[in-house]
Amino acid sequence: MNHFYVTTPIYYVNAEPHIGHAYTTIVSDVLNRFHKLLGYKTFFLTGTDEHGDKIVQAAQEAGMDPKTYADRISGLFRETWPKLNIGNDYFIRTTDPKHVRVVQGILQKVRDSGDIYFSSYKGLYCIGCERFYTERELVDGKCPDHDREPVEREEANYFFRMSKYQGWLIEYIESNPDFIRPERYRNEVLSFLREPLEDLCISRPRERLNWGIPLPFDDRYVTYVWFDALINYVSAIGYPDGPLFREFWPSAHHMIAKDILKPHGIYWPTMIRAAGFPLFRSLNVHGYWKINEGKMSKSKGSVIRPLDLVPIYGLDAFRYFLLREMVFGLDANFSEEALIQRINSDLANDLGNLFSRTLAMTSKYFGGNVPPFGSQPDAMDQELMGHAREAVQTVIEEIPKLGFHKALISIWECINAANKYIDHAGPWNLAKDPAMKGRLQTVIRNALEVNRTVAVLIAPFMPSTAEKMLERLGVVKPIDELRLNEDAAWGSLVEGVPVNKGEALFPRIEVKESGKMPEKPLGRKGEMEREAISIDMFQKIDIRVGIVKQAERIPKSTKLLRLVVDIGEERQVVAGIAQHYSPEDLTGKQVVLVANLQPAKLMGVESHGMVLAAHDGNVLRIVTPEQTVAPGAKVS
RNA sequence: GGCGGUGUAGCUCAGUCGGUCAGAGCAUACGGCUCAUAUCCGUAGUGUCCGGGGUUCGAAGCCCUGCACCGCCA
Repeated sequence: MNHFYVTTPIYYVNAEPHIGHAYTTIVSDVLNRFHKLLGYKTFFLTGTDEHGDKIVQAAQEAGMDPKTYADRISGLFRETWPKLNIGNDYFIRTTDPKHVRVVQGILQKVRDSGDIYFSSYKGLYCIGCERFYTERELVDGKCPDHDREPVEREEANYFFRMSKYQGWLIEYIESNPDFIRPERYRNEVLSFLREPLEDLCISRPRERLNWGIPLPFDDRYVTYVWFDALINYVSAIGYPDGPLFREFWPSAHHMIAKDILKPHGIYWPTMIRAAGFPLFRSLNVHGYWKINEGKMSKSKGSVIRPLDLVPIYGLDAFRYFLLREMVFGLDANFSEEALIQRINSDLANDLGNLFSRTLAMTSKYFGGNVPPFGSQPDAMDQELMGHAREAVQTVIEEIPKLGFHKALISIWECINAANKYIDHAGPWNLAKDPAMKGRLQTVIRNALEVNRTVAVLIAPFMPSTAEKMLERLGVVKPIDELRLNEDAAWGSLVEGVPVNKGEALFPRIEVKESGKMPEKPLGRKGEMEREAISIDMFQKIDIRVGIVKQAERIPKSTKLLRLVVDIGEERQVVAGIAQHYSPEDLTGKQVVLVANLQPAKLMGVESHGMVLAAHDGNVLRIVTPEQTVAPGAKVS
């Protein structure tokens, strides 16, 4: 049996999940589901990367210890994937004891073989970057990324003899064109390798960083985050001798975004080589999503995060958009307008309407049961089957080459052909002539068949739509058991089985004419324009009563207080009320809090909510319940 | 500073070895159908293929150069 192992990067827990994470993970999910459809035995891994300086810093700013902080953000990722219908088999964390043991095992092995050595050096170090800089790399004496002055630091550390493997790596990449793809990134790695490769510093002294995996041969040091993180791809599946490792590692495919090309294209292969096990099969690199803030999000007055659109427009529409719009490897644009455009034209008009009209006619002419083929296929029928075969073929060819958009284009060519077929065959005319009953049966049956083929083909991209379509077509197979060669084949529907039209698959999204939107004069003051909102919109705001547990001034800020509020759980909140309330006034007081506001950082302190207060000229008064209620009580 | 990429219809982009390659989808206009989510089908446009040179019988494609944007490296 063929195997397929796909990984996303393990996401660094210093930021919440965003569209970039979502894309990498969805693309991996599509590959995983596609290979299942081909009958492969698959394994799909994702997870979180939790060690390092930046996590310690982020945790401090949030007022937590690193583990608690990592638990929280890791939890956010873990909760996000089911919402995107991600079928990962495992979720690894670099704080898992099993992972820690594997990292230490590999370190020891590479140390024993002589590829890790101890050395001391002096340099300029930027805390933000967790790295040393040479003088010429600095801009005005400051770190180019963080705009702050690096500190001079002398350090003894352990180094991985990466340079030793440079020649080997160049040769491997050159003789394996599919190892790093698309080609532009392969070229990028090769061009980087034209310069001498330096050894990689793989340790950090404990006195400066304690949040990491201790070196097995020197516990004064912890492991550099990349050396730790990359190993997740094998620790998760039981390296060195677990059955999953033996079974799946030879078919490993890594999916990443272009920002982490170097660690994956250079560090990781050389680490594997030094540790003495075989390389993964391919490294697949995609581009960035550029967020275009169109009219819609601007007019609503707030920045819309793409993931917030998922519950509004539907998950499958979102998944379709991401895969249809981005050419794998290149950057792409994301906008709400473009998403709506795709939904209305591709999903509602083309696919949704095809499905709808097919089932409506099945119901109207055959009482809702799958008719038999009532006549020999003619040229028109043959042509339609040809389009379906073509789509199946293209999907099979393109998905392994990462041509997701091409696969979708070919499926949509088939959908368009099906709409044309129905128009040309004109079932509504055939139905008027009893002599044409056989032909009518064939036409409707063919229309049903093509819908089924399409449903199977879109299953990796839009699993729940595929499921819905198949169920309504009377196909009883669970989606994970579908097989392309059987279930996409023409004629596999069962005669006489009842079908069920159901609701529209993708309702059209009506957009207000942008010209009709009142132009808001920008930059004028004193506007009291207030848009009416629906009860639904109001109910999205989670307002809670809480009790202030702690309050303190934020250093160097005149307005801000840091509060810890108990709303059933403890929340750190930053409130701009220091000019009106002193910390002592507040502790023990009940306040009203918007609990589901996006977290924000104010003066370096993270705020998870907003305390409500009334302003009246120069007076500011916090809002409080008229009598004491339980912390966490909902306000509505 | 070095290396590389991109610049094609209003928008998003295809264009394999230089020879019907000036294209697709969306948007627009007109026509047809009525089973369907006012959907579908058909027809019609519009382009200094970033600017300027050059090679060639012939260039969007090759070479040189300029501009714009982007990436990697230093």
